[in-house]
Amino acid sequence: MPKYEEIANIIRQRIKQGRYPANTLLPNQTDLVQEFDASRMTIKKAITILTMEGLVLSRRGAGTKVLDHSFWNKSTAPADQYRGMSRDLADIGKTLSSKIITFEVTFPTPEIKERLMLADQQPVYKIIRLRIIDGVNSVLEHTYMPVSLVPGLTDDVLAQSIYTYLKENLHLTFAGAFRNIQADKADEYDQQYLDCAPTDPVLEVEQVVYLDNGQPIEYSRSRNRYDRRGYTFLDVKNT
Amino acid sequence: MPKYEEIANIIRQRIKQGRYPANTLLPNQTDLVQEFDASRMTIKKAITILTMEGLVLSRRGAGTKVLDHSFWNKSTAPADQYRGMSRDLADIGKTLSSKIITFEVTFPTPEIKERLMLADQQPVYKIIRLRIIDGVNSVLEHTYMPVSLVPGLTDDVLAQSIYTYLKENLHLTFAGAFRNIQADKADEYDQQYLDCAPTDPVLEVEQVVYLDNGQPIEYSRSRNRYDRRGYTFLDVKNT
DNA sequence: AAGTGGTCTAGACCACCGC
DNA sequence: CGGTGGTCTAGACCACTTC
Repeated sequence: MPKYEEIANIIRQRIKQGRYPANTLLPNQTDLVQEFDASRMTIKKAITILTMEGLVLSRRGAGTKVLDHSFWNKSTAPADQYRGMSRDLADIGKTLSSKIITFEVTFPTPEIKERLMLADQQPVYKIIRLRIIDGVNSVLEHTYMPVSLVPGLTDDVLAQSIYTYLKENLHLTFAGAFRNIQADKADEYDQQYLDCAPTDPVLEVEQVVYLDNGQPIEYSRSRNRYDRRGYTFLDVKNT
Repeated sequence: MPKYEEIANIIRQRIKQGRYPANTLLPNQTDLVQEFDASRMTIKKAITILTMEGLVLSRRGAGTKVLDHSFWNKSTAPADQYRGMSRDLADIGKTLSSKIITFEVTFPTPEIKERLMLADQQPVYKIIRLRIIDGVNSVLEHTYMPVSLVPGLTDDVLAQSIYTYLKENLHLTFAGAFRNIQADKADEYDQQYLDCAPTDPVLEVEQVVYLDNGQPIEYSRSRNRYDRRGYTFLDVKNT
């Protein structure tokens, strides 16, 4: 782990423990340079990480202020494809279980082939999972993954966390994801599995997840019961 | 403008012009160091910007690849509170007009007071605007802003772009925004102004926008007709 | 083994905020 | 005005991919 990440972790911990209280200033960067025996560029990089997380805010000439983020900390956990839904939910004390509706190998439609950047004739997994949060049917996930990239996928893996398997067993790392969020009417599938009325809205999160070599590994549509899941995130400017 | 931003702009332009075609490698960093007469740290910072925009992908040992992002370029423009909706839409050739439904000064509810981090007795603007995209009623915006931070707000400003006014007339700069997205049923207000049926879903984007000193300047709920607007963005890992 | 990007340094200059 | 963070450099070492 790079030095700037370690430093960021230490400072983050101090903020959460209250050693650096909200609405006070962090020690200035030259002091941090001394404490951590690092160059100022490295300290700056650590602070940039915390800035991106919404924990602090730096202003030229005025220091780096610890922000009070308690108000949005209470609400929904931010969705994060790199950790998997189960860990996100565990953070806020909720439990997740899964029910496999469909698990098969098929050939992709032209649309899915394009999104996964596949050559002809490459098979994909088609997976439909019902995600049950605290005992309530909440999300219906339609997922497509190239078979060639994900060997050895089994029911057991699907019942737990796919992403844990990708990371820990296949040692894959991710570059990022492209997402589109929209509202939709509940279709018959949603009504059947999410226990919702024909007039209930659904929040659909469509995403393509990329490996660190640029190859898409997943195309999915997650249909969320409107009263069970929202999508929460921070959009920080610049660096 | 910092040097690394200028370099990023030049490289971005070359990518868009096809001088660095998709799926080829960028010149390596030491070559770029020579061309732009900069240090490697500066070149790296420029490339990081492009990485965050999803234009390129760097891998240790393998170079920096130009990505083919044409497939999501065609879809909805990513929402960006810093430019304002009018410019986002102009990018993809759509027109925006606004109709003011409500414009008044009032005292905030406890919830809004908390989100805007206001002391007691501070008045806020309450603004409701209907946003009309290509002639179709598409978004109903409920916006609250502290009066003290936004002097001189008028009907004329509201009819155009609030954010242009904040930036160019009041010279305010922004730190970022916190957002929550969810689906909801159309309420009577939505039905009246968005011309939608009682059974139509609505996509609600709730946001708090912060100034660069950490003070919230806007709390808003944007209710989007489900068939008119989605929310699209890139989530890139790390630096 | 050669070439690539990732990290890190020690020091410098500057823009900005607040007293 | 002093103190702060933002930028930039020249060079170094290392981890990784590719051949």
